[in-house]
Amino acid sequence: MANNNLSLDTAFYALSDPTRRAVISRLLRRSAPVKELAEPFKMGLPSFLKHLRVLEESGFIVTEKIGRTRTCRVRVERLEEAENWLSEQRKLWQAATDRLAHYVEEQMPGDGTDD
Amino acid sequence: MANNNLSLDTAFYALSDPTRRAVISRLLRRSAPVKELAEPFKMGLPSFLKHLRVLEESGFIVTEKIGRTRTCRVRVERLEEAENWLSEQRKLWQAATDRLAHYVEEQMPGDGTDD
DNA sequence: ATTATTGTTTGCCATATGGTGAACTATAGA
DNA sequence: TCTATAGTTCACCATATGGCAAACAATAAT
Repeated sequence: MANNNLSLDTAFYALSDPTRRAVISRLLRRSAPVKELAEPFKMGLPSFLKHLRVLEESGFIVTEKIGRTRTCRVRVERLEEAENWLSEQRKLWQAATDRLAHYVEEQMPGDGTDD
Repeated sequence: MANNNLSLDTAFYALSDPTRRAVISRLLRRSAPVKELAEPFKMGLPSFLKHLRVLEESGFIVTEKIGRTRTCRVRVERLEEAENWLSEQRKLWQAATDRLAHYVEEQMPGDGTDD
């Protein structure tokens, strides 16, 4: 229903950072606590937490704190939403391309090798 | 070969803005000059040009100036690159899901309806 | 030759982003 | 209880972003 656009804004924005993409990749293989997730990166925990929050607010991950560790897991649906926008755009383009092909075919039945 | 990561950074970043996504959508139907592209938006031309530059530098559009008008067209390859990253991630996830399914199946041959 | 149109450049501004270190909380372990 | 661990919060900073108005091309159009 609601503001799907906003959701796309935050989704693509979240994906625009290599740290955040790496976290998603990592979590797709297996859920993990914050510290383990943060290890591969040379930034401090507070910075890393900001990235996690971006991922969570954009809906890419969900977290749950048990005891003193917070476990993160990915929400694949969000990946699919972003993917869907892109594939829909491609459909638009394909439709336009088909129209163009039709047009070209009608205009020049002989040869189309011109640039 | 080269820095595909940087390219993903800029690609997703470019897609994170509604104005820029709208421009891409528009251009997928038909190429257009700057002024025509800018019309639907209430911002000034200079601001709009910044968006166009982001789109051009991220490889989503190509522009050519003829006379006093600059025509913009979309580069679909870039859309596909972004889409590919997402679909590859989904493959990772699917592989992990399959492994989990295997595991569950081996552990409980009776019923798998548990969460 | 004027004038209108189309785009571009230049400063400027408020806010967001991504990082830091340091202090703090809360749980687990010895 | 004391201490180490895992995460969180806070104040701060430099830079990037996205908008603006205004001045400036450069090319049509009259």
